[in-house]
Amino acid sequence: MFTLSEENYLKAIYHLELGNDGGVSTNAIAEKLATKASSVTDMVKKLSEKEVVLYKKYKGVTLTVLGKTVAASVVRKHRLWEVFLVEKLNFSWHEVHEVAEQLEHIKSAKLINQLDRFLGFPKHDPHGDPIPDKDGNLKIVEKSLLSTLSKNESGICIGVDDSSSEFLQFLDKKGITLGKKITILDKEDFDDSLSILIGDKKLSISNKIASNLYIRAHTGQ
Amino acid sequence: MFTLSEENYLKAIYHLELGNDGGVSTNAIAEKLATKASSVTDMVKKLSEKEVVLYKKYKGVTLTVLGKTVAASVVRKHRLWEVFLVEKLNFSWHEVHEVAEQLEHIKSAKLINQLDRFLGFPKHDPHGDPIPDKDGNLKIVEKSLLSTLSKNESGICIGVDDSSSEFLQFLDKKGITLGKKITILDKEDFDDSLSILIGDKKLSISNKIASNLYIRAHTGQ
DNA sequence: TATTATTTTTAGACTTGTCTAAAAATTTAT
DNA sequence: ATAAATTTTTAGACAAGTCTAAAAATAATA
Repeated sequence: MFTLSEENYLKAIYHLELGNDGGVSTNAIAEKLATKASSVTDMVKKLSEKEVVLYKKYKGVTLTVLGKTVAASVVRKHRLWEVFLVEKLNFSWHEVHEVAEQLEHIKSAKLINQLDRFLGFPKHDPHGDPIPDKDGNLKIVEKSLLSTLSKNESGICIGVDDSSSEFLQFLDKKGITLGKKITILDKEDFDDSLSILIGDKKLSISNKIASNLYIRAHTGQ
Repeated sequence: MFTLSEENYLKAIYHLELGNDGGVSTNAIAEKLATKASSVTDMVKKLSEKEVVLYKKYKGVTLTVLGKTVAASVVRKHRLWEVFLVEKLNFSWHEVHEVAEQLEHIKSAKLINQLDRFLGFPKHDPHGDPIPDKDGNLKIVEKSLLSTLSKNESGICIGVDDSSSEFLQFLDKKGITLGKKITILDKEDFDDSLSILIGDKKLSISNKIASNLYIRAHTGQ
């Protein structure tokens, strides 16, 4: 069994490994968890003894198969709870993270499996991130940033990169939600801002916004 | 804000105060929390500094108004989560306690208020215990033990005293659930066992069982 | 490659919550 | 009312997880 703190370290390493290929650095973990490098070293030693990470001094850490399973199960719980909060308890997508951070540590296999069933076995959380299955596998959808599309191309909004409260609330205000079709009407060379069609509305968005929105390619009109 | 451990102490004192009138003893708290008296003394000092209990050395503790509010809010969360587990996630009533012990410490006012709404503002948990309202008040229903009824009297099953897994599973097996009408058909002087009518079934139950079942008086035929 | 800068680890300390063993206070019983 | 039994508190220790400051290793740069 793992403590709350151990689970948080495993989750952090899990997320960092998805970005970086190869070992995860002490400093990267420290930054992600808002803690000090020395604390990370201590914890990493403990996790190494528990055989959930591989650790060589000064060489960073990688998750073992066991470690990956534990981390994925925490991520699975986090995302299922996020779905619950949004779908059943009327939370907005920017409000869910903090509460899910707590709920993800509740220990009960029955709880999480029944929750999954209760929610209709969702495949994505409210931010568009995939929910790992019971075995920790997650289906990766090829996604691209809205900013990489060209004029007249379109796609389905499937997620966000930056999931800060401010950004999510901004999207709410503009009516940009998951599943909506977005078409690039025009690109402005000057500042890379975009003129887009979403639903039946025309919007102008900055490149910063477009670089934080993930799109799944959408073929056909 | 209160730690998990502090909340557990407050909850224990809260429950003990309902039974005993007057101060709660160090040993009683230690027993309830399966810890040592010395640990209780330490924690009680801390709670006293936080002004959630009144404490005089060797004289036991009582909750302050603030302490009672905090404790009631934990109990409220515990019981609402129990309802959720039983009603929405198909848990049996003997399975909910352990998970609710974890869920009761999740911190989010919105979460608990929305959960309350989602469940239809339930007044009782699956064991028949009342759910405190937002302000910590709880409606006490006059209840009596089944064992105190006389021949030909009847009542509605509204709760259990002993809520151990074994007892609850036993009740499940016998078909004894909350809300059912129970009529005393006969009392056996020899061992105080009862012959009862529940629904359309006749059952024989021991005095031990009857002393753990709460009944609300039922007037009318 | 030698030197500087950065990253990582070690050493020692602190907090929270717990424990054991012994001392002090209270209660019970003779 | 005094002695014995019980309860409660104190004193000191420990584990988990964190921190600061300093030392060691690695990486970057001239």
